[in-house]
Amino acid sequence: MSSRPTIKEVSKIAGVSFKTVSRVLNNEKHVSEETRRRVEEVVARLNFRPSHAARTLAGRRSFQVALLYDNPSPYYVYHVQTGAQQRCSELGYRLLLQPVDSQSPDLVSNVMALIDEAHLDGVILSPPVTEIPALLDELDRRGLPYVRIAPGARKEAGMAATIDDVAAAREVTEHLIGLGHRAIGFIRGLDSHVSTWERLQGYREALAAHGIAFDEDLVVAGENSFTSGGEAARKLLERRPRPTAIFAGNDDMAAGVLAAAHESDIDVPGQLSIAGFDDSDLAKAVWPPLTTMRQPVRELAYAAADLMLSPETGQQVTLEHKLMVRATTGPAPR
Amino acid sequence: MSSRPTIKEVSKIAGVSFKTVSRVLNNEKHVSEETRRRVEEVVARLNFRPSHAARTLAGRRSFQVALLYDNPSPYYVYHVQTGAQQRCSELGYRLLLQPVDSQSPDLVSNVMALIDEAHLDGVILSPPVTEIPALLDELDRRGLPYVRIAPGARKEAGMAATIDDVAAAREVTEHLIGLGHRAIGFIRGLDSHVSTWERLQGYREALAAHGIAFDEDLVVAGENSFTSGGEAARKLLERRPRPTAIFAGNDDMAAGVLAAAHESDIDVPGQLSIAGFDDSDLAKAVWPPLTTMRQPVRELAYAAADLMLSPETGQQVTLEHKLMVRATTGPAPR
DNA sequence: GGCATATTTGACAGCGCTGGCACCGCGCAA
DNA sequence: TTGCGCGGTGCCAGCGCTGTCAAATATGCC
Repeated sequence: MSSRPTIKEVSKIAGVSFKTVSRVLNNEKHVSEETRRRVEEVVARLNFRPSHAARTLAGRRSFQVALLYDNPSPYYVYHVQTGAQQRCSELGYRLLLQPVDSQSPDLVSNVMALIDEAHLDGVILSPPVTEIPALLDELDRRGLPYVRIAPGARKEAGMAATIDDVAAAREVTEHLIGLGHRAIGFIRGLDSHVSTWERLQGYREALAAHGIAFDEDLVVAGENSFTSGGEAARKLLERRPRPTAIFAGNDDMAAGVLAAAHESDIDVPGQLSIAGFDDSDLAKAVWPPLTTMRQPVRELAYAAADLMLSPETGQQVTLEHKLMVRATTGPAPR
Repeated sequence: MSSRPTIKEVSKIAGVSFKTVSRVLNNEKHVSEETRRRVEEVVARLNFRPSHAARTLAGRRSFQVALLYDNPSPYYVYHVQTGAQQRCSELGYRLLLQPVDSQSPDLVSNVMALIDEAHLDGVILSPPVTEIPALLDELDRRGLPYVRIAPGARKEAGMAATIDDVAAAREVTEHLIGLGHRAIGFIRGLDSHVSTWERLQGYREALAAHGIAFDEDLVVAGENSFTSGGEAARKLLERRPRPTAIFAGNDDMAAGVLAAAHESDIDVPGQLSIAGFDDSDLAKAVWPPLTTMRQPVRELAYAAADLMLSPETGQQVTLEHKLMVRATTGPAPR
């Protein structure tokens, strides 16, 4: 058993008190350069790793934060995780990845249990966990720091990293308008996601700005899934005159639209242009590759972690979106 | 501040020693039913949550295990996480989700650091972290329990949850042969994944079993990505006579093949059949929906966690794969 | 040189639990 | 009756660190 040298052994070998070793490990000041070097050398040689549990128990901070998510999209979850984890580990924090059930009545108490058990220093909320007032209130009440990624409600309050969904959706729509499309279908996402309504608003603003009347019949509800995208598309494609373009609220639904078009032998983009939203991995894996709005999920999560953990950074950050024009959009027919 | 009732307050209110409360929390025997009930009632009322850090520090177990992964596929990672996390939380363990860099020379020491810092009770390895001899050796040396998900090397040793990759690939190939295909291209995955070679072997066995000569020119290397699948497909489609079917080592590459076929106006499955492997989310999002071999990733991870944490379960488990016949495979042309 | 102030170090308590052991009281065999 | 086993309980040490405070030493300034 080579295992677990303790801080006391280190201090004995280095010839200092174990409190001094603790100072070195925590990068505190008031340690002479020489002592620091000596201790670090011993630490490295013995391969000493301080017990996280002991630090947590003894100190006031645990260096642990949790990322809460409840999102069915592997793509989204993966990138949120990656971004947050990177910033946390850069700053010496451990990130607990916690899937939760945002519909559950026990959500708040489950999260509080986690906070207590793990002595969390803060939490990162990703949509749709960002939209649960009871949770936000309880977090505020306990004074626990938290950041939200792309929050819909209470935007102004607290720390958050966002994109401008309205502007992004406006740009997508304007791209379509610029290609000559006038009858543009829109497939909404889940009602419970605030972004759904913001994207719809962006779509309407673009129409209005270009003098195109808003037609309620061209807006269909979807559920953010591939299947629901296909169903919504079939409804839209029955309309006469048929829309020449469809803007879906996310890429999964856009892929569904694309499949529906293939099924009906409608040429994309010759007879129908399709645009998505997210720029998920899917966008490049379908054929033709999907025109979509890139949402920097990884970077949002990175920025969120940064906001919460490095005090200098401000309270809010808005990141840039970017239209990825690929091959599913083209000039409107005739 | 309502926060953090401690075990002492609970014991005071319940009128027992705090050691007895600890016994109740840990479900130890030698506590009378009545006492247990009383304590549980107080625990619930105060909303008491034992400090994980303190338990870890005082006891010999931390009730923490880690899942190590280094896989570029969001789909795979998501499902591995979900399966492992579910079983862990059912059994009262916390699961740390740890991305690692399996190429890094520091991998072993990084993992050992994690083990020491977090006092891990065990680790779950997913491919390709399963294939690093130095890591397995060090784990063995320290006597730390670990399970592997779909290991390639040293299959017999230790705990593992697997599928039979050879048989699965054989079945895919036989499906194609059954449809009349004789010239079947095969796109290999990454050289470093053992499953790559097992799938190739299954492909060869099926050919042999049906008296079809193995043609080396029909096997092309890919890199498990969409792009590499497209490139490999273009090579295969140059061959004369052109293969009438392509079996790709995973779904991403199969999607690449499909895109390449669309690009060249090759009808799928009329002129070319395509099969993948994994049944990832992608398989249903492309058009036409992909015929593929379903690999129960979630269930594998669930079983792996179970093997490690519930002692009754054995050492090894093999789960069933299942061919998902969808729309990219059809009868061989003429 | 003397005194105030800053830097560097150590002693010690205690974070909230678990493990080990002693203890109490009871029933049952001897 | 004594003795023993055993279910039920409490006492205490101590896990490996951090926070606090005080002591020792160095530095600056008139």
